[in-house]
Amino acid sequence: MTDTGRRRPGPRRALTEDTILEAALALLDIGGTEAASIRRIAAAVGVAPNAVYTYFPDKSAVVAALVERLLGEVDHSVLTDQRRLWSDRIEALALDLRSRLLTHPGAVPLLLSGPMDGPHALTLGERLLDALADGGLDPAAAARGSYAIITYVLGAIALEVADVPQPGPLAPEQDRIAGRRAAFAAVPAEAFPRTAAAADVMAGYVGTGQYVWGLRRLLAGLRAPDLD
Amino acid sequence: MTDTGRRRPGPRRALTEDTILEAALALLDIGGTEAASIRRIAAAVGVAPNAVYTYFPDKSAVVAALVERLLGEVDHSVLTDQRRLWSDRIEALALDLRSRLLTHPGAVPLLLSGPMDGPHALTLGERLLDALADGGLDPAAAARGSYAIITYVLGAIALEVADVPQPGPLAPEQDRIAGRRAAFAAVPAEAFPRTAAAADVMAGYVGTGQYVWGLRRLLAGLRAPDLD
DNA sequence: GCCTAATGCTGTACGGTGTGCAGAGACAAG
DNA sequence: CTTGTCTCTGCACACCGTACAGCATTAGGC
Repeated sequence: MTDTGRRRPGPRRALTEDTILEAALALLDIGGTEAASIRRIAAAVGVAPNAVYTYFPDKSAVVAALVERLLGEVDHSVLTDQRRLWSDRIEALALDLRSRLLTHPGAVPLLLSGPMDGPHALTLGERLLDALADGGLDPAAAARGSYAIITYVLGAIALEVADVPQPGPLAPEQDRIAGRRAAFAAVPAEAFPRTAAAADVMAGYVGTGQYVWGLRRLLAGLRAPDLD
Repeated sequence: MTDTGRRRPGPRRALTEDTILEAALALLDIGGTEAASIRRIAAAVGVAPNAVYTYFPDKSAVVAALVERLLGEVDHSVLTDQRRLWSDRIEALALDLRSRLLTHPGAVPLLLSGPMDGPHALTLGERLLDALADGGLDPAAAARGSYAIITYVLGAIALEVADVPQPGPLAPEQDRIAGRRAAFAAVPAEAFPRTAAAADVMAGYVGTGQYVWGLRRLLAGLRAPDLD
């Protein structure tokens, strides 16, 4: 037990780590990665820029804490809900994670900017192993499978976010898909016949349908008898 | 035909777009994303910072051109090599792409910072559709499958690069895995029993083995009879 | 109560970033 | 040669992360 009751000398802190992270996330949502500068965060919470360094050693620590915070918001309890099929649980978590991250598109590049080795990431991984063990996979296959799932999920979300160049909240899925469909109309059918023919499907790459389609295929592959 | 023989008035250009991109890539390799600044690139090729704006409208255009250039280096001819099984072709391309990108780890975040809709990206996608069509997938399934593959491949590469915090060339695979194994030793087995038990496998997440394992599982899922 | 030591925050400063603007020089077309 | 266009430079601006010194606040020991 750390004696949290016993305060150290010095003036009271005007802020909390959480206050700073909330301000950072808000700026991130509005203006994307580059809007979440230390100076802007400090201004948002009403302190001088360098006051932030009282709470975090440097900017990368702020980013890491923010990532951890976001991963902590994910409800991983679905992964161990024994009433549901293991693959359904994984699908539910994947959908939850996607919708959460897509409401903070500016934070997605930050997720992929560091190791994601915090406690929340660790528990999420552990729960994923639980679900895959329930699926009958041996420990090694469960581990490899869990990383394949994480890879797919984060890759899909990252690509989806990257498809929208300007910062700020993501447009509704249908609008984004419609925009892509319009862009695909410019693809020359002579040079790219298959692409031109599949343009409608490809416009939908950044949608929920494609997301779960690919995930289910991957899960089907994990279920397959060993091909190692 | 643009009359390239007929020069426009004004002094000869001291550089080429390619010269700039090469310098940018070299800086990226040494110092990561933040080392590839316009000012450093300009200094590397021996001009004033704003001379770069003669060749590219802004920094994002430099990045986009660099990404296109990297994608163009990938040898996509393997994807249409009729002597090989379609899934082997895809695996070969995936390995080629990974090894190329891992030699330029600093460029990987740039790949995921924009839409990847250039001509080289388009041809790569078209050739991927070719291979999947050879696998007997109907056009829609081939399209969805191709994006699932791209998602997995880029996700894996991005996570692999993100696992190494400091910039510069990537350490050999075994070294990185060994470092992760050492880090996993600190995971408390009481709180994370499955993680602790599978630590060795999880240390190998950032290796070729895991990469192809997951890819093969995904391909197996794509081969599976329709579960739509 | 005072004194001391520790702490939080501010002001200022430094070196870096992308990039806009004005001007100087080089070159082709007439 | 003149004219018009293009390339590159110098300078400037606003912004970035963050280091340093100093001031004000507070808890604990007396």
